[in-house]
Amino acid sequence: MASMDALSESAEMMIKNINELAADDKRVRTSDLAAKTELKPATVTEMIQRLGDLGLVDYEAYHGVHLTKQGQHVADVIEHRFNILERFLTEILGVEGNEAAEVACRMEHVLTRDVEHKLTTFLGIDPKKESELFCHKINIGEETKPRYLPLSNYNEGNMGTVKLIFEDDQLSKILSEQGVRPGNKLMLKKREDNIYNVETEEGNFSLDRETASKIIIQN
Amino acid sequence: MASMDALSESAEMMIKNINELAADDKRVRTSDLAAKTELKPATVTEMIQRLGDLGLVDYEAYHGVHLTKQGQHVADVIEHRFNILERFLTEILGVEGNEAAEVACRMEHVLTRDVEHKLTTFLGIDPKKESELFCHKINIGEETKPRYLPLSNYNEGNMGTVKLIFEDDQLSKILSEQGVRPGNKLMLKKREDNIYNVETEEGNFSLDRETASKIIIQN
DNA sequence: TATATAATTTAGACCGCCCTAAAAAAATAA
DNA sequence: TTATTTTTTTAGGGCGGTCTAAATTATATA
Repeated sequence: MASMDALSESAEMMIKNINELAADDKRVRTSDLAAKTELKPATVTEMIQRLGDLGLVDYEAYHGVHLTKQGQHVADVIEHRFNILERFLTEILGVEGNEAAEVACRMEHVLTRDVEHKLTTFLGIDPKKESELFCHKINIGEETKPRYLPLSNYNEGNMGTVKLIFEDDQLSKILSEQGVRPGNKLMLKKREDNIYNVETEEGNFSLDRETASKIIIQN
Repeated sequence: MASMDALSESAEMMIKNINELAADDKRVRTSDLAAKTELKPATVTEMIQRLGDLGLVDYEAYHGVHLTKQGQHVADVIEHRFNILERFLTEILGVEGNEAAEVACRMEHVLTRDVEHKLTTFLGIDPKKESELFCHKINIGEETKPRYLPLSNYNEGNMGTVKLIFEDDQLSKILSEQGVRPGNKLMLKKREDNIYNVETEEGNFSLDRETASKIIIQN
């Protein structure tokens, strides 16, 4: 608990991987870590020795490694940060899964507790609830997930229900005729630069972003 | 343009700092860089020699350094990433200025172009417009800034105008009596865990987050 | 201009992270 | 159980990034 920070990205990644390989509390083998991290076994050995010196893992030569309480805590924090970052990237920004995972994996090491917390709240997850959990396995997936966003933030393929169109008498009327009115479903088919191609029950049409930003949708 | 990535955080920071110190195209002195980066002059010298080898700066021993076109490009990208990250952290998540800057400064090195682009769009900035700019000085501040967020995403001190309350017959009525109705101004006075303390013309009251997430406010 | 001062670079060292090759230990097979 | 194979570790090396101390070059002052 002394440092808590100051860990390098490499060190944190090693801890993360140890955690992920640690099935039912068994010690994790060097070779498995080497395979997972794509490092050479010798490198892994060095690394886990260093982590051992830091009190983050319990290392016994030739008999693998196992996270200490401290190390487990680091792993939990990183895992959680990864999860919320990945969710933010995919659900809010619409980044493609693979890339989202990669970027989240880089960003997870530079989040502060405060930012992590605020991002969690932003995602509609109650930070309180989490800490009650074992924290180890985070509630990814369902959970409270209120997603009210302007259409302009939607990504191709997203679908949702119109909740509101900010007042603009003429515009509202036109949109309404196209099937965009509160309560109706809508899908963003294509989004290119400034053009939002939308499908509703009434058919297809296009909007600019200015307009799209005035339509609030709920997933 | 060869690598473009693969630059270490340290190297990118050095480029960023060179750029920031480069007033009217003058060469930047080692000592100034040392002061700004809080590194020793010897370290700076080594670094800029490395950057010189990479073709990112034009280095002349004893006579300072100056970004090449390639280096300038790197600097511009990083600066832009920093700006949008900082804006996201402060405007959307409500992270305090200092911390936001620090975190943005760490994150700027791990963003991909795609994520950068998507985040830019999310902030309501037209990515097309930017590239038209000299790119060097990014349009931070005004610009299109549509901020429709649920009250639950607001931070203490934020003020805005209620735009919508998602249907919930009983709730709507209650809120309306408290002054929370479309068109009315409202300020989030305090936000603690799940409790949102709101001030309207009608007075003060508290909400839980679930409810707050149903109230969409426009800044 | 000569000299003192300030800025810069070079030299040499350390650590983290990564590697290969060789040695040692453990696991498996005979 | 002994020998062979596999796993792991140790030894030693390289690079990036950082430092301090010493040498060098530029600048300012007398």
